[in-house]
Amino acid sequence: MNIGEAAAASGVSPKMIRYYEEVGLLPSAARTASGYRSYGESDIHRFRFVRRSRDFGFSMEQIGNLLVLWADRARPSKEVKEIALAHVAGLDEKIRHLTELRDVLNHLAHQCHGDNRPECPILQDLERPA
Amino acid sequence: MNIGEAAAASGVSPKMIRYYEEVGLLPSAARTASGYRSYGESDIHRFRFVRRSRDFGFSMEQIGNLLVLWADRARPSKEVKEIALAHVAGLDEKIRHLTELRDVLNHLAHQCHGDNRPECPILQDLERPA
DNA sequence: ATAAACCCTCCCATCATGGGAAGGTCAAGA
DNA sequence: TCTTGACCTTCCCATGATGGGAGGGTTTAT
Repeated sequence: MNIGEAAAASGVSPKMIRYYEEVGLLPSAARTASGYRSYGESDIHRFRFVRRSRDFGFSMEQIGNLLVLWADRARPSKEVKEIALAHVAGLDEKIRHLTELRDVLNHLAHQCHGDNRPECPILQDLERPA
Repeated sequence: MNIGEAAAASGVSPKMIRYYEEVGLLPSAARTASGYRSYGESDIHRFRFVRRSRDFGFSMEQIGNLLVLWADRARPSKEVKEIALAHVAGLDEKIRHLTELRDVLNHLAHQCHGDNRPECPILQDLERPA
């Protein structure tokens, strides 16, 4: 299978497949005589795994670790769970931070008349020292 | 005031002050005879405005627009409010997305035994086609 | 045989930030 | 006055994940 077909079948773009190979997240692809990368079903499977992991927001480093566990039939599920829960904690932190920003900004915005007058509590807040 | 002092006073690093100047977010700084950038109180004030806007997560483009309004004593607060609410909407969207990811992943993680056995619903989910 | 649609590698751009090199300037102390 | 260290300047490079595109080779279908 060509890289284009593999991309269509897995949802990972050719550009990204090459990139993942280059940085060592994926093994070097087999090549045809003319130098084209050639993939099989198990490669597609792996690409899909990476794609879905990215969709979940895992970093490439975490995905690397997940791929190793995925390939290891004797993996302890404990290790997978650890990675997942670490990512959940990271997401929690981001959500908490963004929510705080949103709430403060939303509060300020609702205090602003939003008409043609220049007075604006949003600008007043922004010029405050941090 | 030197760039280092201005940085310390405003919370914006020298690197970022130069960068903001380079990309046009901030006006070109006055220079001493020997070429050092020289700043006054109003510059510090402006840097703080940018710093706090960044802390709120505004993009540089949004900050550019905010700076124009900030400098305009006749601005309609309506325009400021619009920018702020657009950013709030963006934050809402991000929060919604991250929360969904977190919830799905958290659910999967809690279904995983997390012991020495290899069975793992997290890995099972990750290998699913998107 | 030719044209379209692939593929290859290599370089550049993003966005906001930091690191660091090579070289000039300023201030404080001996 | 000289030296030293802490500044400053510009320029280049790196991040993380992704896309765009150029220049050139290959495959496939008409």
